[in-house]
Amino acid sequence: MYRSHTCGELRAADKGKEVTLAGWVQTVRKFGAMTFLDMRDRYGITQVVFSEALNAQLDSNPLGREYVLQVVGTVIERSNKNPNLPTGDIEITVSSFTILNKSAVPPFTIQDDTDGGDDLRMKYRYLDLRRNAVKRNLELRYSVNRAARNYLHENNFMDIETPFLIKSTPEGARDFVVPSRMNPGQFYALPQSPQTFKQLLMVSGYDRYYQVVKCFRDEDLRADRQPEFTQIDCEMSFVQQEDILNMFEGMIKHIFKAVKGIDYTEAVERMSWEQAMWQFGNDKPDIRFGMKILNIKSAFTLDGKITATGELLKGVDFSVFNDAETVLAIAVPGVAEYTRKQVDELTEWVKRPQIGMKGLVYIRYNADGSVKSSVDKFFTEDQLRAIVEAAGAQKGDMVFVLAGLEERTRKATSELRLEMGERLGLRKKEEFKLLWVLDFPLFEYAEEENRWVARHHPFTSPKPDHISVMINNDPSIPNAADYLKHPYAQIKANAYDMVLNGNEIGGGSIRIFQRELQEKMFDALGMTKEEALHKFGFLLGAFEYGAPPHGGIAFGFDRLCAILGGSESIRDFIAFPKNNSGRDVMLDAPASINQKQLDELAIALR
RNA sequence: GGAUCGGUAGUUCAGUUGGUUAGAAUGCCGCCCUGUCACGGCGGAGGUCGCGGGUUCGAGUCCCGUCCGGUCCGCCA
Repeated sequence: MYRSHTCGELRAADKGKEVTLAGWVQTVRKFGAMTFLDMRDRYGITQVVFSEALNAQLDSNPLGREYVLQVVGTVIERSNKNPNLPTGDIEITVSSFTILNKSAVPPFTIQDDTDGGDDLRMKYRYLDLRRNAVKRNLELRYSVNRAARNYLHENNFMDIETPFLIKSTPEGARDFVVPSRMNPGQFYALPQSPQTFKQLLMVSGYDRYYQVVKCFRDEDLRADRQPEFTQIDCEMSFVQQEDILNMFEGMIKHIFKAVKGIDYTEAVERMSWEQAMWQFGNDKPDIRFGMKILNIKSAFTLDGKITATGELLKGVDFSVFNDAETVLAIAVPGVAEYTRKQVDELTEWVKRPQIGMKGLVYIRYNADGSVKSSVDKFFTEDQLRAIVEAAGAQKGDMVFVLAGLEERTRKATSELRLEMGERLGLRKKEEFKLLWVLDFPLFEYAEEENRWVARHHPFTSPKPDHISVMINNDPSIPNAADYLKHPYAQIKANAYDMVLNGNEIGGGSIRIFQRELQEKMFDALGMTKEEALHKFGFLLGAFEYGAPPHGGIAFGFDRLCAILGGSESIRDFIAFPKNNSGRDVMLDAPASINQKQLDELAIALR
């Protein structure tokens, strides 16, 4: 027996017990003739005390940090208790000890506030994982996983595994590919999601499926994006959008309760995609705070209508606004007193290449009700006041105005809004606000290829009212400049995203389940009949044998964990993550393979 | 593919206008210490300033290139 108890469980009530503990040496504090030592394992830290009698043995067997140690001793109540430690009321007086294994001096300290940088911690991830901070994240991940599985199980969902070696069907993200030795010159692809398999499972009658499953995408990384990541992938039959929204609103609330103890009782807010773009400039708005965007002048359409009339610019002769495709404003609360320096700094901020604005117009709505702006030359005070009021500003607020090309300006305004929300402390980590974004466009126009691409994926169904628009219109785009006027641009999808604090945590759709409509979809995406059959013949075939109406959703598990854990980076919640360039710095992967392997795979390198 | 920040002791960082022997903290090693728990005290070791080239009397510092890492845009749901 290596241990009778863990290093986290002994309390004052265990006083007098003979115990055996095993764990790692956290710190050694030699204090004259006696030595205190903190022993650590997954469950906690317990102090053990070596009395003078053991000094000779300690001298011949010196203990260092991270040594693996076994001690036998008696639990006693401490004379000096440590209130910072759950086991702080007791300690173990050691009668004998065994060094189970030595340790080299670790390259960084195994503590909550480690001195190790990210790179080093990743290289020695197995040491990093010993740290409490990382351990807590993995524990949180496991509890989210458990909560999701429990909920889904209670609701009759069945976990079914789907294959990882599948066929590449380039559409959307790049595939990771795996060469096949037995089929020279041919490649499997790793799934970007189990999409088609879960749909086939619906055809097979497994009407509630789920999987906590790895997905793979060969695209560039970010703090919240890894090449392999985990989804909670779900699909249901005989459902409409409302059924899915209710079921998974339930799941996320269950997770909140189980993981964070939060009773999220109110209904999750809902917003159309157009409204999100219109008011927040973003399809995943953070609704923990206001600062809604005022469209002073815009080519953006809301439900097919241009709603910003440009009324606020009537009679204004300011070329920056007059020549701009879009003029957008936000009222930032309580910053009318910003100094010139602060405003200049913000101006530089929006001029950064990543934001790409030419400048920033400000209008101060001073506490005394007066209005002062950087464009006083071009506006009367009444004109400015009209803008300020339309933007919803109160006295003491400052209105910022951005102008330029539609897409860039909307994006920049959204970024500025988020940045100001951040600076003003309106994005609190422990406040959670969910949102359903609905009614996405079914198609997006791909400029480079002059064709439609599926905004979500090609299995998403149009809104029932829009099916006829899709079937009765030719997808070809004769005039690229006017693509917005094409009937396809107005088709809305039966698709939905769940947004948490400005992050997309899940997305899904009601699927197409009839062969004819699915074929029309492939046609709309510019696929020939032959291509469609070659890539997705199995699915089209399946739809001929009684495919039920179905739909589903997939949650980004890593990202959800990161947000619940209050972190920006999903790497902290993955045991063995990849770095920024998709490398595993611990394994030093990817790596070359030898010539024999290449030959077997019939691959020649350039 | 692009932008941007960084790379100095085992580690995290400082290093002024280009100027003598490159510092601090922590970790490590040694000695002292019977109630510590961020123990304390004294002493010590530890550096190819990422790499290559250039400017200069002189480069950690300036310039060019390159490699590595972080963040972002493009890309990606």
